[in-house]
Amino acid sequence: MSVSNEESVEAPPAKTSTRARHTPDGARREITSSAVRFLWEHPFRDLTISELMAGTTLSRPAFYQYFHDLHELLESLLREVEEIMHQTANPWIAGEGEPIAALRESLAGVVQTCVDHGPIFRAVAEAAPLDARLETAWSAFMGRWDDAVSARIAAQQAAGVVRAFDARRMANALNALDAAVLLAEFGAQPQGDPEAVLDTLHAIWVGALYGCAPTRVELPTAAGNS
Amino acid sequence: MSVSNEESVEAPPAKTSTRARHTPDGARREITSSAVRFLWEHPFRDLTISELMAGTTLSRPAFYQYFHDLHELLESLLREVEEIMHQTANPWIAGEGEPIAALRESLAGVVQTCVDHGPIFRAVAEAAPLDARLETAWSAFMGRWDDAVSARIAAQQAAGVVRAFDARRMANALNALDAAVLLAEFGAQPQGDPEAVLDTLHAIWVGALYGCAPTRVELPTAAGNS
DNA sequence: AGTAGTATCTGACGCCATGTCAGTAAGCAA
DNA sequence: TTGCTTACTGACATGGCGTCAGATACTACT
Repeated sequence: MSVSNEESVEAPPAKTSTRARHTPDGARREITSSAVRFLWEHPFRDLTISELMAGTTLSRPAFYQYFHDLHELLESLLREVEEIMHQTANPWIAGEGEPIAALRESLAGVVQTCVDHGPIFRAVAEAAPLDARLETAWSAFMGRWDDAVSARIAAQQAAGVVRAFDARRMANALNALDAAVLLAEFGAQPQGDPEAVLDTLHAIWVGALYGCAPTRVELPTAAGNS
Repeated sequence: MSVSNEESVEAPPAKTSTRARHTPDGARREITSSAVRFLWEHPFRDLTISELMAGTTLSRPAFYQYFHDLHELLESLLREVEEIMHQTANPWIAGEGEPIAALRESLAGVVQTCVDHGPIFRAVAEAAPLDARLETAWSAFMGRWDDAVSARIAAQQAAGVVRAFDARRMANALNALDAAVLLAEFGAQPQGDPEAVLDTLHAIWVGALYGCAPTRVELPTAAGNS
């Protein structure tokens, strides 16, 4: 194992050294990508720090130099994917174009983010009840969606497009719906059918907000295409 | 401690005995009620077998005589409350009376069950990802709701009352919605406002299924009251 | 009453994952 | 080369879990 017999390659000197040394950023990245790789294949409950670090060039204790525990690692992963998801969900949130079509676009973006990073969200959601700090982070994450969605709802209520009800509660419920369905469908392999899921979610949102089948709604100011 | 000095009371002989003895059923009940008591006050993550058994007259190892582990205990609690919830949800599921009113009644029953036993459901939902067996039980529990609801949806689609869409997917999504919202609102103290939650859920179900505000729908065969 | 038999119960053990720490080794600067 | 900083690791202590052999309560039979 600890061989150092002549390497024919011209690789950097004696690579089989007992110790590797990393830059802090490099090490962090190596650890997080080991985690992500693992979570695509196994549920969070099977992730131990030993397992995790076995997927890196570092030893187990090195983990604690970069993260306080597994939950903090998940928190950091969540921050990364939240960024992405918020961008893809922009159209309806920003109030661009015809509402029902824009809503579909936004939901499609959220669905796609889950197709790409579902296991991360799933791990966070599953681990959140186990750790007060991560639980707070997850609540805050969902809360920001509630903020964005309820603001949009309130605006469209003011415009008379959306029925009257408690906008905040409705936003909270619809977001919880999305989270539950998306985690179930895309949180682990094999993933579900994105189109079918999108259809279902869209139908519910439209029914709840606009009170009609998912076709089209007349906006006071907007001019729809087709 | 192991005194046997004369007791002045006429209580059953030498009650300070080191050991108590129970009937299997009595012991099980003592354990489960200790668990329920605990879960009303603390999250599942803080429940250890030591803590649990400290709330009984038994010692820690005795736990294993009645349950394989905490997850199996939760599974047994789930079975008990499922019974109750199914009964209270009967009206709409059974297709009695005017659909939208019946739906509200059923949802109200489900809400009430969560008001009464929320922490149990919450604990099960939180613990399910940690144990394959409990996860199966939880999925099966939700699956039975999906069965019942999608059957009802399909029946009303056939009657032309409900729009056309994938009934199974819709049932699954709506049930997931209920679970997420109800666990968040009633899974821990302080609990939320049952009426407000009911309004929100009802509005979403009605919007999704009947495509209208939560008032009333005309049934081909039914004669509504009032 | 005494005694054998059975079922319940518990102290004490081994196991495993976590988190910590003192000590070691890699890279850098003078 | 020397010495310093920083990354890293082997080894340890802790705590919950699950098990088991032995101890104890209760029952039934003589």
